[in-house]
Amino acid sequence: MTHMTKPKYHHGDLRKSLLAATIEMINQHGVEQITMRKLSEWVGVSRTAAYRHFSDKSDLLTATAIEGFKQFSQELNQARTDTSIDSRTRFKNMGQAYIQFAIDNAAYYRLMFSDSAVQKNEVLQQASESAFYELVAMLEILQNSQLIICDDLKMQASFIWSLMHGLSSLIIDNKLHADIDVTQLTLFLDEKIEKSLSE
Amino acid sequence: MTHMTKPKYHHGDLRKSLLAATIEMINQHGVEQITMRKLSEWVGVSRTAAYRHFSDKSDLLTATAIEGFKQFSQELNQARTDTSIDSRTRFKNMGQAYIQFAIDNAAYYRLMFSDSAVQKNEVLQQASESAFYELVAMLEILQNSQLIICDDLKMQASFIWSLMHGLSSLIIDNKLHADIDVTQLTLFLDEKIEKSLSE
DNA sequence: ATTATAAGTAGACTGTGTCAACATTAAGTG
DNA sequence: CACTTAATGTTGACACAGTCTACTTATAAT
Repeated sequence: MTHMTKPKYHHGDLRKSLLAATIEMINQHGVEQITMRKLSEWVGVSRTAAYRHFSDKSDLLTATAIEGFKQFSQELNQARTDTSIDSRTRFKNMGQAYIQFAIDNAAYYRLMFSDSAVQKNEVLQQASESAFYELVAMLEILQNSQLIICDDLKMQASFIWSLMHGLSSLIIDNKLHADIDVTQLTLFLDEKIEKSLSE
Repeated sequence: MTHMTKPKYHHGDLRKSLLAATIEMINQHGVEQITMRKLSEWVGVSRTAAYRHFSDKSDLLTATAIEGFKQFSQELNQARTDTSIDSRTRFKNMGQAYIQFAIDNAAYYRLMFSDSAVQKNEVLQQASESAFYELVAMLEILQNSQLIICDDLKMQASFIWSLMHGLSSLIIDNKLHADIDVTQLTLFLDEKIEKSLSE
């Protein structure tokens, strides 16, 4: 007789599975296609099982957004801390990583930066700020190596953050002018940032 | 006997009323609170009446977004074409008008720039681009007065557009670092733009 | 005046979030 | 280890939403 893992009453780690399924489904079909029932079915559990782990749908989405910021921070961190590369290049790579993450995870990225789909949440706030701090940390490195000079790092970081978030959002939401070549624009913005840092 | 306008079977201009109600409700409670049924009730009409004017909910939201870009363009245009003011100041005022619109109409602004709540639509694309062209036109004015020099206006405009959209989005979605003072940041960005134009 | 068409209504169906009551299992305690 | 308890999962039920169909009423066109 073949060995069949009989369906267990308890799932094992339903919370984690639900988060994974949400990310999968969100990137595949967008956040508005997500339903608690489809999610449960996907994971192989009854329609209300999720409510043992999340108080409601928006709680689940909030947790997903937090998870998103963790992954996002990690990508940025990876680009920032690859010491085999000089720091100026790492900085550029961070920009590249930012855009790439947004493009590869458009719906996910939207959820992370949305305010309406998600609950006010201290942890989310922190997760978002820790992504931001990756940028601040990078600027600190550049400043310590005297590659840039600026008196207010957070301000400078907010400038770059705004620019990156704006660009990414316009790209994934298809709001750039049709004539604009994205690659070219990215290079153009790189220059702008470069210049804004060198004085 | 008091003059009472008896409820007419035909509404008059239901399409326009529905759009107005949508804008009202969206700004009051956010786009996810919008339902066809509440909207109909608000306007005083039966629950399926809207379907004589919009093929479905997403069609209504698309039309609302288009209306939003019209209003938005108009605000920008107004700032741009007030000839009692020198052009450099008008340029700054446009920036101010941009942010202000986003803040005053947060949910509306989100809908306009969202891609998922809305249908692929040529008219929407045009409406969005005509807002963008307000900025391009402003840059043209500055260039013609030799107040700025740049070889690719659309590129330059896309830079500013990204920055403004990023900033606005971060503000209304509450994703700026807590320490950051918005007014101060706005001024900081103004300087950055200024500098990026003067060479 | 008659007819065709646009605009609005009511009923019904499917899908959805989520509560309450119940079932099963794992964890903790003597 | 037996027993209790808390954690986890299930089913049924309800209210609300989008929207199709068939029907009604008013307006426009001939």
